[in-house]
Amino acid sequence: MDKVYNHKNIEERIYREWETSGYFRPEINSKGKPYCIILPPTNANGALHFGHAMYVVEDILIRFHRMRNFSTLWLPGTDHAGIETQFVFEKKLLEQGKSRLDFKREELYEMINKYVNENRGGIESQLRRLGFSLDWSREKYTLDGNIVEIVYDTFKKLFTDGLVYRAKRLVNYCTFDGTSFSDLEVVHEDRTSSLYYIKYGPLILATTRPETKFGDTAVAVHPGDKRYKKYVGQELEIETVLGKAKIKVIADESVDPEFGTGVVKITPAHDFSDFETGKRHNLSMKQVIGFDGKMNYFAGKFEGLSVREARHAIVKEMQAKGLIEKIDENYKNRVGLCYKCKNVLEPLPLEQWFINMQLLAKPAIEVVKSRQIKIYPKSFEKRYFQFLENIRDWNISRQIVWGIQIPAWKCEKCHEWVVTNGKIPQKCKCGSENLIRDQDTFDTWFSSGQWPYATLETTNNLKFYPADVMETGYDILPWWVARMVMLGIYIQNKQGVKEIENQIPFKNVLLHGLVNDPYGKKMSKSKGNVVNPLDLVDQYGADAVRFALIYGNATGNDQALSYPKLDAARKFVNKLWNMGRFIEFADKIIDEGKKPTRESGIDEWNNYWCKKSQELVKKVTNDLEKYNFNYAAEKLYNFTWHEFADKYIEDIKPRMTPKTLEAMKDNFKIILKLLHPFIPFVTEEIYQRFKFGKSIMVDKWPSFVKSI
RNA sequence: GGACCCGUGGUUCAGUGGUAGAACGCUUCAUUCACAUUGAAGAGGUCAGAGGUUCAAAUCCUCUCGGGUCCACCA
Repeated sequence: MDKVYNHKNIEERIYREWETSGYFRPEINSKGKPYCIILPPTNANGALHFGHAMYVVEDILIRFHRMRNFSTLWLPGTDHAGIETQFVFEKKLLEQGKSRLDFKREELYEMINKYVNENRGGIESQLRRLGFSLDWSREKYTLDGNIVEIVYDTFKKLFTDGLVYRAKRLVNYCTFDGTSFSDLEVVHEDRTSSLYYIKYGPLILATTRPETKFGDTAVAVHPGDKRYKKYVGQELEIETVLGKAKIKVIADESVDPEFGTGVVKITPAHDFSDFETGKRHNLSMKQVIGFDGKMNYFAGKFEGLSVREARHAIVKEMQAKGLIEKIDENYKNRVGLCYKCKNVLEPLPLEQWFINMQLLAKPAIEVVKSRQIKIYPKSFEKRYFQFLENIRDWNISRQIVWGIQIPAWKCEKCHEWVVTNGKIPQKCKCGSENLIRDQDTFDTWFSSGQWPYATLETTNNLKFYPADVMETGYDILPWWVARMVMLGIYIQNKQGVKEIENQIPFKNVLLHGLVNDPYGKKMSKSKGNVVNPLDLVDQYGADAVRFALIYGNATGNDQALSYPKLDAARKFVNKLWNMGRFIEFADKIIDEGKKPTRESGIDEWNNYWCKKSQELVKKVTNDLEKYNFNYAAEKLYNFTWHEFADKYIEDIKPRMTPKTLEAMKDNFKIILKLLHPFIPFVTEEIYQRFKFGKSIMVDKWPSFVKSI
């Protein structure tokens, strides 16, 4: 054995051996009880980051259960990541001086498809370098034909059940990316804006958006506001930049008499709360901003100006006409931004597909309340409930091409929608054959929200449903986890599965924290502080990186990337390696027939150490069963180094006999097995060198009832 | 507006009502030894602050201060 453990010579070879031996497949323990974790699908076009490295938690659980004879499946997959990927691709197009509008839908799709396929596979090999024992033979992709079929089918069922509906509603629309977003995808930011006090005939009202005034279909006051009582129900004639206009005054509870002047303009086509007010009062919608972000013909001479240009122009002209009372330039408000391009989102009225979430959310809340799904750490349950109890309908249409096109056709004759499970319909119910397919695609989360069922069904592994653990970053609890629970229960219910414990997609949710930079700041490309975990694997070895991420970090807590900790982990791996070297060396001492210098009390001493190992097995097993990975890692670290190496090995030197050495080898084997889920490579390498067995990863977990 | 997390030696963080812990750093010593990626010893903490519950609180409760996050969003 080399004096220093060199991961570079070892890790790649061992991983290849594992993979070619079929050890990652559940067939390795085919008679065992099923145990399953589904890897959160990785972005097909993405690169490895620390979010992926944290999946080491899953590998620990998987290896632990595999060694305990479970028929263990860890299923990998990739996600087409609709908006993310199209956004990246369009940036590339832009560099070439082109835009998505230069291509037909099919052309653009094919180009992105080609681009993604060229980049696919990268992340898979990176996950291999971390030692993840994923069953690659079952890998799935969200755009696999049979996955898409399931997604279509779910949509059709939701439509048939009346849970999916088409409605013209205000959506968060990015006029730069040309698509709408769900509420979750909106990033809110505090801004300082101008609040304009505008004259509307005899009234003065405050607004941040004077350019939408052409879309006003009423002004509103609070019903109890005495100042304006006499105007309610009247139609005012007002002076505007486009000449005289008439506008109705309504009373609505939603108006805050304390805000501004207590009068508010109602623009149902461009403001979420005005949209609601408009519905209550049957106001008409007048859209004055187009999907290109420019003013349309309702804006008269301002037509063609962008929102920002129009605001300046209109304010200037209103000031000239004396229509502005005053401007508060230090008004603090929050604006919704596109999470991709950070431009201000425009609320625009658009026909979209929505899922009615109320009915889906109810059982999803119940299963967590009744602890049929357990969330760790438990504090995240509150966030889960908060999200589901206040859930709004989910806009699942995206105006992009990269993704699963919605299987809905509109009849040009009767204007009804025909929804199929993917097949092109021959004709509408009314008999017309003039059907045009919706151009939109599904929100990526609609397909990934069906991932546990879809992957297990299409690989003929439904016996693993529900999965045992869903482990992911806490940041996507509402985006992904909650939606998987809702859709999972719905789908299984439709499949005729009666018991709720068999409908849920997984039994336990484990959430890990974020890995920040060494100063505790979030890693981001724009800050330039992103560290690639693979560079650390090169430098420290996969085992050390894995151990450093687990040791000293409580489940669900964020951690700062720590180089001292990585160093410590590497030293630990090296220490273990040298303990192996000592035992190899000890064999020679025995062979040379040297006599021990201390013989009294040797049996008691020997039994003491065997008992110590047994205690450790019990504790580590218990910690792993409770998902207390950091406790287990700390106990293993302390025992291995400060008990086994510092005391046991020092104490055996004068007591070296064939019997004590055999016992030490047994105890060392136990330590290796307990450490294997955490640091799989070095433990496997030592295990094989000592010919303890064919492979540690499929050998049995030590039992703690074994008598010495 | 609603909620969650964090605050513990110089630093990064564990801590499960019962004597304040680890790693790194620091100080001193050792070193023909499996390992200098080593060993032994040591210094260093009013556990953010205040109050409460308890025989006993870093831990449970309330409030305050500081840092961070999520959700909802009003002209």
